[in-house]
Amino acid sequence: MDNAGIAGILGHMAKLLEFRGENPYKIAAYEKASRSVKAYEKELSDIYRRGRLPAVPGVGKAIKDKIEEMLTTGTFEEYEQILAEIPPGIHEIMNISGVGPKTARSLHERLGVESVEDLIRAAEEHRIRRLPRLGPKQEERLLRAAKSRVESSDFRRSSLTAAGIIAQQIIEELDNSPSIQRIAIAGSLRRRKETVGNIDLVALSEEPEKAIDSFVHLQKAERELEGVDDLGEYSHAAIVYEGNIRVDLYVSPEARCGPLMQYLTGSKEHNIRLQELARGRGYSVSEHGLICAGRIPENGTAGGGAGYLAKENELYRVLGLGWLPPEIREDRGEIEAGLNGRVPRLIERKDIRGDLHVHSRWSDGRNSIEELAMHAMVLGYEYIAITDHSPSTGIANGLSEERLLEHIREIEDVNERIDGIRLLSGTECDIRSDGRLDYSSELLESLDIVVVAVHAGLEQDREKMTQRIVAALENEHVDILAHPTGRKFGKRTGYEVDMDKVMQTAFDNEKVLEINSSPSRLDLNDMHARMAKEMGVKVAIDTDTHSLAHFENIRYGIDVARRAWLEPQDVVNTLSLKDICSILRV
DNA sequence: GCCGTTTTCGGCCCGACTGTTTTCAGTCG
Repeated sequence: MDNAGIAGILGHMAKLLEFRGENPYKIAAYEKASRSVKAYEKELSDIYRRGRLPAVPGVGKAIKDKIEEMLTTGTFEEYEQILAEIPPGIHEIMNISGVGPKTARSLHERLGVESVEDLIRAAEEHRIRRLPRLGPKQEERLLRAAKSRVESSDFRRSSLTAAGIIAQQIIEELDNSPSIQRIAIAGSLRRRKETVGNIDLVALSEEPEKAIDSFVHLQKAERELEGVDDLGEYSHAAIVYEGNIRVDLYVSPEARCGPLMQYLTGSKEHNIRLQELARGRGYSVSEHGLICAGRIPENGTAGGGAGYLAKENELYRVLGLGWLPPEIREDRGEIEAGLNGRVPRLIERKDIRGDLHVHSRWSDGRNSIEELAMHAMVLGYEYIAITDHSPSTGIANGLSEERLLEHIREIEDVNERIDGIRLLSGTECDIRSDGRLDYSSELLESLDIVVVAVHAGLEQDREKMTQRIVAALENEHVDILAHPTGRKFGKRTGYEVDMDKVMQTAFDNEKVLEINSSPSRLDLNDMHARMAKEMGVKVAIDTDTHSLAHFENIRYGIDVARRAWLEPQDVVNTLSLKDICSILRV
């Protein structure tokens, strides 16, 4: 169990204690311990394996014992007891944005609400507005939040990150199977969609039965799904894998894997357009390949029968489309672009030259500025911006004006000591509820880069929120708007905001919008990022790093950018140090 | 439950924002 896992349980414990109305200082102690473990620079499990747990601030005798218990058993007794006492639906209710432990408790005690469905009923019957401190406005808000919660849980989709990790596990295990020559990811995971409903895999094998057998007996396969639709002569099986995710495996002989990969990669909309195009040219295209009245298409490679193409790219080439990267196969104009030879040269990891949103230990990051610099240098970056929090984000140890000045001095100091990378002094400055910023203009001017973001007051109405963000973007010192919609997976859909207006303001004032690469955010999303490109607004792909490992999240931001058709010139952190300094005027 | 140059008990404790209030409780990052 890693620090994040321990911190997660401690934090949940605090919530449960609060629900039960325990001593507030005890609750605060668990919260503090949770934050402290999360921010601790070394993995506690590593240290514990070698001996004793170190002294962690805010962790005393009692919680230390519980951490040891967690490291041994994965949980602790008191937590399990309290979990068992509280109805399971309560946890979900507390996850609804705007409902904390106190509200959940009041709903439970006074109205008998034990599930999200109960909550919806209570709201519809106007019983919630009669509770203390909850009026009609809150009731309406809770109803909306609860309903969106139910809708999103109908199709329990996995995050791209989780699905990617599982797919990798399965591939590694199946690679050892002698009956399988190669195995590849298809479906929405290959298109790098932000959530996926299932994982589609294609295995290359001349012994399909054996391949399927290895698949359904994977170590973490929970059960095989019966009665799944088959796909012509391709062998196919579906399983439920650990973590309740469906995985499909299709087996193909080498000669036909191209069309199968193409078909299974989709999207469905893309395939429909592709079929239309093929029909217009006298072909038909399906999972069996490109067929022209039973004969092999021109330039095609003959496979196991009439008209089979072994390779996916040949299929696209024969149709006159060139190569279409999987990320853009959504029927959002890629067919036309292919026909006109205007397929974008999508951004790649190697194009990224720096990261403009990084937190250090000065606020809520885990590492020192120097550690961040050294690590970024190893990644081959030319620059990173150190953007710690401003005072409004007090819980994240936001920097007072005095501390920000010291912060700037330390950055200068590290810049002088270390060659090979340039640190930009910055801030992730809060946009207050009225649109004013957390620091004075003089102070903002003394920074190399100003990233602004909304962290509190997320429930403002659309007009107010839009005005708030617009005001910030009109500030001459601001450079980048971070996580522009504020969404968090599994938590909230993002605040109400007029994106058209935000983007227009960004364009008019030459401001940059962020694609936040954190797997829990991915904000801007692909549609918004595409909209930015079309409106001529530049984008920064940043990681919002809070510990060294987070730098790697850049790949998820790049996935979003590629799905949005972004090319290197659309993204500011592909610029060289010299050019980025020139647009930042530093 | 944590902590201690006031050290084994008694104080501790983020600040902004909102909706509900008429001075504040609850939520959030």
